[in-house]
Amino acid sequence: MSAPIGDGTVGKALSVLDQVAAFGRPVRFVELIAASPFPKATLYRFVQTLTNQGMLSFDPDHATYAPGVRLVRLAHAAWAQSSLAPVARPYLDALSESLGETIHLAQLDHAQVLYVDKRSAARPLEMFSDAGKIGPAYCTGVGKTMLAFMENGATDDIVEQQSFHRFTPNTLADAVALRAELAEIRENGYGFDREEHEPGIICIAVPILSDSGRVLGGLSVTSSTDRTNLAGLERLVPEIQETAKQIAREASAWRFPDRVAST
Amino acid sequence: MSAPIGDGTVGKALSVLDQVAAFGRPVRFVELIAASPFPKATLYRFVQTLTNQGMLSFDPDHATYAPGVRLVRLAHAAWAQSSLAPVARPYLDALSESLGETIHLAQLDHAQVLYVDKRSAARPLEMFSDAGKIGPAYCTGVGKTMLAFMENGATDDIVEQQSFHRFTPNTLADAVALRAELAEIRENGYGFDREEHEPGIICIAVPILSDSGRVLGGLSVTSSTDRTNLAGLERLVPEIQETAKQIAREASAWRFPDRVAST
DNA sequence: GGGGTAAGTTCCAAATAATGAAACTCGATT
DNA sequence: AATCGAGTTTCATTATTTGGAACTTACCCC
Repeated sequence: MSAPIGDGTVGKALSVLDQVAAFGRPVRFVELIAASPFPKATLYRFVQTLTNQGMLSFDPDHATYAPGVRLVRLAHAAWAQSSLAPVARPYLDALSESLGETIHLAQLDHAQVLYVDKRSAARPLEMFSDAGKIGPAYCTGVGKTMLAFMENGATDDIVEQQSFHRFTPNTLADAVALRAELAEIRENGYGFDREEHEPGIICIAVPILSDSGRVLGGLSVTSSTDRTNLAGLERLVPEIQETAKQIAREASAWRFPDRVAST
Repeated sequence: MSAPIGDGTVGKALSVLDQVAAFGRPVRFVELIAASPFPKATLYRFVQTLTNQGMLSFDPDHATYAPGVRLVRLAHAAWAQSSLAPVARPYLDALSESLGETIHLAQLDHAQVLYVDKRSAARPLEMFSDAGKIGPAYCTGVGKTMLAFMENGATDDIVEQQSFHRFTPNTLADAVALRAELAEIRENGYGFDREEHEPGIICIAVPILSDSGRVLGGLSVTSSTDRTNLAGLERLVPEIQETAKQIAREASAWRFPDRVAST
């Protein structure tokens, strides 16, 4: 689903973890077997190991497996010490207040967009139910924009992996259309979502780039065709880009605390 | 640290993941070596594999490793499909509103308390910076209360693993004191934190128990000695226990969606 | 209550992958 | 130019994983 299985035993075990997560509900051993490339005994041992390790949790009342609590602890660490998300927090608050629109902060998880933080104009923010969500890279503003600014080889690999499901009439249909769009985004410095994922929903996104030009993540402002249009969003570009630049500066500055003084 | 290493290659790799998370900041390869039981080449391959898999992320600018974004995605799944956290949400909201105090929802992650949700009376709630936090089991209200209601064997295992650091004069000093306290909690049906973790901070906690008597988690109300005292908290017991019971009922009801109709 | 079916678990020889000492590369310092 | 230390690769040895098949429940239907 995400990482190519491989990487020996560890990779295989982690693919099982993904599989369980993908079900979206507690799942029985038989169901896993049915959808797994591994023979029964092998899968059984993986599930045992992962459960032992707290990466899966087993509910003895229903005889089902679900992703385990240890993941929540690890994700807390991941979120807290990624250079991007904690640093971006106050900037998202400010931008959200200033614009009154929904803000997303995203990173790439293999070929998918992963939202790591969000400010919703309307509703109060929701915990894990928001952060951790994933979306397709080829038809979201942040996804396309992050792709556009990656090194060429990396972009190509990811473009290959997209599956191009047509969500709306505006969804880009294939790799050719996507590549053209990426070229345009690279030129402009920002990208749109022109109701490509959901009718009526539009968005504008800018990349967050490190000093060395690496893509750290993406920042987007989402709105609806009821409230504004693409030109309206485009007017926000300077402010959004400025915020992205500030986040990038602070995230890059993150020098890792003092290496022990050299001998 | 958390899961006993063992469980073959997968367990070892996951212990490396824990190690990186434990640093609390991006970490260099040498630093990991220094604190790792594995020889250089072995650790190197683990780190490679985990990075490939997105469980670790490598920052080429600083040559450091940190827990990876894939964890955030998996944790989202873990949180969303655990029977406890999503079901408890509205109840926590209601309890928080009714009491005007800080509420914690916790589960056990091996021998530690893991907070999976929180309602803060004062500040607006914070994303991953709150959920995913861990604390010691032997000197928090939820920790002791969950321990008190586990099967005896399981309780003993966990009691053995506590390290009994003395945070305050009231911190329970050893396994004997803890066992006595657990017996009392089991009798009462609820447990206190009598400034055992932090001076001035008190709390009352009840277990969330499944139909079959299994500990699903713990629910606590935290306050300070400025605002109330143990007797004051004790008066809240009926309301808290009622909430715990409702959460338990709904979480247990979670029958996993229709197995395919039998032949 | 008996017989059947399917889920879940254990076994073990063959196949495969992990191991780690040592040698090597590459950059940065002196 | 020489040195040092971080990071990376190699390869014969060793230990683990593998998976077909047999086994043991648990449940359902008649």
